[in-house]
Amino acid sequence: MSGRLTREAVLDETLKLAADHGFEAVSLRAVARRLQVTPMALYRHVGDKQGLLDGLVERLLDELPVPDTSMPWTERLQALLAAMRTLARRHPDAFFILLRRPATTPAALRRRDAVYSALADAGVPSTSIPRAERLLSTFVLGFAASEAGGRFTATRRELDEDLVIVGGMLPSLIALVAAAETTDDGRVLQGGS
Amino acid sequence: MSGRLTREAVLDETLKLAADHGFEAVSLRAVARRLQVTPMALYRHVGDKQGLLDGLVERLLDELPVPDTSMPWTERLQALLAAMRTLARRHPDAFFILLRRPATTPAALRRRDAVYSALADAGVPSTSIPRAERLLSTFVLGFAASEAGGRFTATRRELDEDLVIVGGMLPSLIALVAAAETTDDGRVLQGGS
DNA sequence: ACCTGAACACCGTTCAAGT
DNA sequence: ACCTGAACACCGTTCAAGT
Repeated sequence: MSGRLTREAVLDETLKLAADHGFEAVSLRAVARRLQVTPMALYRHVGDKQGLLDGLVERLLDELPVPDTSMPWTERLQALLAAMRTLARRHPDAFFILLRRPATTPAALRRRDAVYSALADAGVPSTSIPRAERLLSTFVLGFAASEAGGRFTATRRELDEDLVIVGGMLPSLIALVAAAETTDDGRVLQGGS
Repeated sequence: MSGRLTREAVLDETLKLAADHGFEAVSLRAVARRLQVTPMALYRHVGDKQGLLDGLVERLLDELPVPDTSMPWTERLQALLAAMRTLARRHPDAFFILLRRPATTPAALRRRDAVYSALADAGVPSTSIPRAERLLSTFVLGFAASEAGGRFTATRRELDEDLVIVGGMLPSLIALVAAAETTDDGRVLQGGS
């Protein structure tokens, strides 16, 4: 509010702007206007436009509950999935940024580690865990982005059911990935067609 | 080139611009400049900015080979997957648009129908086909967008292997979706956590 | 019907300058 | 170290006018 500008203050105001007028209204100039500061003042604190968006997404991920490790692994994964979907509804465009950036920020890593530990508890061999997480997060991000972006023509009820079905399939899916991995002898087929 | 402006000429030039300077260089003004025309002249032919992008994506989808129905269904699905991935490499940003728009254009519908018929040949009951296609395309678009957008930290080789594994899992996956559907008695669980 | 000209209300970013 | 002012090179879109 008063005194010196900080990275925190910039991201707080960015979050408010996104909540008020949506993600697409986020611009360096608009944030600067709300802070009563010149656009160039922001560069020192968040870098450039991409830095501002990264900071915003990091804040949103921080709001996601990370399920307690005392819960069964299936419930933990389903809780993470539900949390992502809630986020997708409130901030649809956040997922398009997540699809463009590797999980390197603290909040993203915490979330990924939660998936890793759930997969370990599910009995996935450690060598298969990164692959299983990659395939899982690809589906989850793709689903959230599709729903938020308006790609699906199905009803909300059908989409809810999609996730219930996928949730129920999780143990089988994970077993399939683990099995494929151990079967694989190192030769990689090229999808030549 | 000469004579009157047409929708085709506008999209041709847009495609060239995207090929030369990338998707993010596509703007109404830039396309108009190349056509030696005022920006406003484009509105009559492609609508607004979103219309221009939709037209561009439609053109790109049209380039994708649609596998012959004489091939086994597994190969057809894998061919579609490989084609999408090739597109992802040449035009990474196209997928972020596909994630935002329902498949309503002719080229998109042709591609979706190819998946439908492959799933039918796979023995998926007709009531389950839309769901199976939805889940499959969610994964495929999510994977292509993740790879193109730079989300993955895995090597190209590991990602190739991911798709080989998923390709090999297809029959089991499809069986799982079909089974879940018939088991379901209509009650939808809410992921309440 | 189809295209132009001028204008409006924005963008991100650089660079030199102030304190 | 931190912020400002002015400028550069862009955007999408509307509206009235020309042919």
